[in-house]
Amino acid sequence: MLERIVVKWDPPFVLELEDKIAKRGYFGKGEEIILTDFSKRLKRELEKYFKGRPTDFRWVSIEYPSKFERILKEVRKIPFGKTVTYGDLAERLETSPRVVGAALRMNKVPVIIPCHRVVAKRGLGGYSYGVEIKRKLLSLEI
DNA sequence: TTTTACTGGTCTG
DNA sequence: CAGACCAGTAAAA
Repeated sequence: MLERIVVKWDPPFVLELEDKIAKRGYFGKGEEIILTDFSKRLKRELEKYFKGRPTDFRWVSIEYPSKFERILKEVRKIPFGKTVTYGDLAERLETSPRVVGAALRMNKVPVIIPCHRVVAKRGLGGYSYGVEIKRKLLSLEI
């Protein structure tokens, strides 16, 4: 059974889960469907996050895209308020910056996998959901 | 300062 | 299958 958490923000953040696994997230409208204590807890954490309080989502299990799991797991280690460059991650994982970008593009659960904390060496870098949202998420974490 | 090569996937025809 | 398209960067031109 699908559950959907909606957190008030501008734009609203929507996260869908199934059996305690985060499957998809996006920014926009959505009807809220919450059933389990697990998703209630997760919603409270998300509300805390969007108020700008330091929060950690490493306890949440995620359905990763087929490839790139290795890269996305590394991204999850980036703490609240800190940023890393595509190049740094590429070096650490022995791949190329383009590939890191490709991996982040496949991220289905923004915020839970904090891909907005990965920036270009000079400048902000891209963001699937729009760079304005990336900027806003980063400004939350100052 | 602009162009090129490198990279490893996904998406489309 | 082949070719186009990327959330980047260093090095050559």
